[in-house]
Amino acid sequence: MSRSLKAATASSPISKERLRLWLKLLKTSSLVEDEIRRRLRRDLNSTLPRFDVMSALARSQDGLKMSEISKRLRVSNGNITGIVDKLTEEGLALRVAVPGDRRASLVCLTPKGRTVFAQHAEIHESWIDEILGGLNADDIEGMIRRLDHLTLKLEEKVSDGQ
Amino acid sequence: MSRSLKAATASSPISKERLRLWLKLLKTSSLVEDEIRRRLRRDLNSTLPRFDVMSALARSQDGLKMSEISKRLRVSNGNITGIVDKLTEEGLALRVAVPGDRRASLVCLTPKGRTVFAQHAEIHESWIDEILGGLNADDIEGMIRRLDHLTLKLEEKVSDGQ
DNA sequence: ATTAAAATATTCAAGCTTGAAATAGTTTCG
DNA sequence: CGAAACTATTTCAAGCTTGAATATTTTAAT
Repeated sequence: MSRSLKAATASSPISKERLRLWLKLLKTSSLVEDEIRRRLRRDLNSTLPRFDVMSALARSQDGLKMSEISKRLRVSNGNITGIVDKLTEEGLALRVAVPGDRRASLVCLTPKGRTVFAQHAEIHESWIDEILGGLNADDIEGMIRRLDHLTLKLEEKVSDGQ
Repeated sequence: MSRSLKAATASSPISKERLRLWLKLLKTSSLVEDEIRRRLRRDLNSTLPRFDVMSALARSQDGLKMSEISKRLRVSNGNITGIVDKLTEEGLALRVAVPGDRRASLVCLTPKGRTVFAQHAEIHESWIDEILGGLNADDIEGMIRRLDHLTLKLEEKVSDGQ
């Protein structure tokens, strides 16, 4: 209740079209995302956030600080704490002390964690391949170009480092 | 742990491209969605699921059964129960008994609910207009065409009534 | 050096989400 | 009729998510 709430001006035709685009974008994305979440749960006994954290860790050579993970995934710090706790309990990740800084720790995948993620990543890619299987190279290229354009515009608005 | 887990075959170049498309689609969508959630909370003291439920109710003349809401929004029944409970507590919605069927009830917006949603919807549209403001009519039309194409392919895969 | 400010991570309450199980009502059909 | 199947909804445990509050450590300013 703290902001200006500038009055919404009468909606123009282009405004309606932008809204229509957003609703379609959201629907499409949710359709895929929900299916991936379902499969992660049913087939791999995992979840999307866990997959995302492991994916970030797998890409890094020397581990990531908690805050680096949360920045990359654009989620809160407290969120990452819980997920890394779980991964650690299961022997998939661990926290390593940082020599110069007693506040922080580097989170790494264990060898087991790397093995498990490699399997999951391969299966995940095959799912996407199946789900988006109706699209040929031109479809894909066209979509990617549009999305890059949109994201560029977006990142000017929504401040987003990286 | 119940499914076949057919081995993921060696990933082809087009498979990698599909994955790249999916990651971009997810990122773009999340960027907008997160911003909308933030604004709903900060400026309107509300949430996206509440907005979605009210939106569905506002579009219906005579109210919707719980199961109709959950089918339209593609979320679980139990989920809708909680959200409608909250809306009801706040005097924005109410459950009306269905004459012929004592199991079901029709959920409707109260007059107050309609007023509040009308305001929120207008502000929501102005947000989208602002966030997607960098896109002109051609950009929008191009994206929408691509998304329609993708969604069509998708709905063949992911069973999705409606 | 002392203090203030910034950075790092955790804890917590509130809410969303799911799928499974439980309740209760309705329909089918033998 | 009465059992079985089906439908509508709610309850619940487990997990995700946020933002605020807290604790601890480090850095910067005087």
